[in-house]
Amino acid sequence: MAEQRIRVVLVDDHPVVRAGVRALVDAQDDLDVVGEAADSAQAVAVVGETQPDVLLMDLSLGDGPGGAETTRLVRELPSPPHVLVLTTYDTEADVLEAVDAGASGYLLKDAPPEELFRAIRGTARGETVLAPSVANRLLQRAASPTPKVSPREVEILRLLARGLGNKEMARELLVSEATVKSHLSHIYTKLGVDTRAGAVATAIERRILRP
Amino acid sequence: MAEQRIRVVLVDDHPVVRAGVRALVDAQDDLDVVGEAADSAQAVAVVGETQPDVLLMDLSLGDGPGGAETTRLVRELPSPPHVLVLTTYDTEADVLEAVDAGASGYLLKDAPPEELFRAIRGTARGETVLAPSVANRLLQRAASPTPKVSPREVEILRLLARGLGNKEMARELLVSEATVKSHLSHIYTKLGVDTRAGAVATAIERRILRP
DNA sequence: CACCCGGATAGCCGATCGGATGATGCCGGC
DNA sequence: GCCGGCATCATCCGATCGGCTATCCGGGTG
Repeated sequence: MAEQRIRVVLVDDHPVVRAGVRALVDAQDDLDVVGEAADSAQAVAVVGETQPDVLLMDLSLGDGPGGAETTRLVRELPSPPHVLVLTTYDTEADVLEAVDAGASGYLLKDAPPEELFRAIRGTARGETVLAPSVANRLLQRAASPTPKVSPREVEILRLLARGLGNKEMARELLVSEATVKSHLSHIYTKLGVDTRAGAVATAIERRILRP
Repeated sequence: MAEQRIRVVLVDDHPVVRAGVRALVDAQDDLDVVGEAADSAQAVAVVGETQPDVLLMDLSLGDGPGGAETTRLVRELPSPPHVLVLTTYDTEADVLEAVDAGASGYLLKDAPPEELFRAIRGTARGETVLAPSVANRLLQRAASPTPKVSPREVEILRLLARGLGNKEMARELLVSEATVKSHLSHIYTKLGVDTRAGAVATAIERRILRP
């Protein structure tokens, strides 16, 4: 044969998904699933043991560290595998976090198997592989840069979603009401809204807040 | 052998998940995957052709009708299969909608394979199978009944999430501002909040609004 | 050393919200 | 036929919000 077979490790907390990817990938002549992991710690261990070429990573891994954090950990290992994110959502925040953590590719789980195979092969060669919808999102946001909300502003948003008034937030955060209002003004500007309700909706949509 | 093998059809828009469930289920002696469908229309067609005992149903099927609606359609067929919902989320609204549509069971995708097999066998026998977390939720909500928001109130919530003021909503809905305020008051009462921001957050959490 | 940014603070003021109260019409179930 | 829920509208009023302007401080960055 022409090449070495590509060694793949799966990281996903859903047994069903692991079985599915394994069944599909193992049926390919040039691809080998050499390990599976259900959480972050297992992932690091399995990668160390099996030295795969590509790591297929789900972003939501249940309770512990998420896929992005796990990607970061794995990429810090000696001779790390390329990480191909395979997940359900293409939220801008998720994509950016994953890429920032060192992922080489981002695919969605509703991708047809053929696309998955192509992506694995590409990732193994060190290419960057993005799902079309993901690529679109990145371009969109590149044009209009994402306003980063500060940690303090996120705290405000959390209280906001709980329906607190400015006075109550001020008490909760041990600051003055004026400060809360100031933060809110900044949040409105950054999120492109001008009401509290709009801010909450946008924050949840942008995954700044979790429902 | 003792019994007829149980005929299973999979409905899921993710090829990966279908492959996974198929791999797992087909490996069981007494279970047979006799068909797959990626959307609602396919599901109805495949069920008609294959006459399965159990339908494994994902709730989110991409663009068209969702899993709940599909369940309803399938259950209206002659000699319909029992429907076992296999999905990622255990939101109260999702569970209730599915059960209301005629589902006999509700399992989460992170369930271990053994539990999935048991659930399929139970569902085939006509039993009701609920994931533990789902059962918990149902009990919780049974104690404190869910207030139903009316269609009109949902419209208000949608506009609210877009950050509109009462005056703007009134214009949008072709009613008076007083009416909007009235609706809002009812919404607050039903959702147990007293601010617009809180209403939006609660509505999204309760899946009344989609992010 | 300037400069900017995040965070905190203050006061002002018009617009808006939220609660209370009350009324009308329509529809569907008992 | 009555009652309840939904949808509509109205008025009043105090509380709150959102925009504006301006100041202060500490930590980076050039």
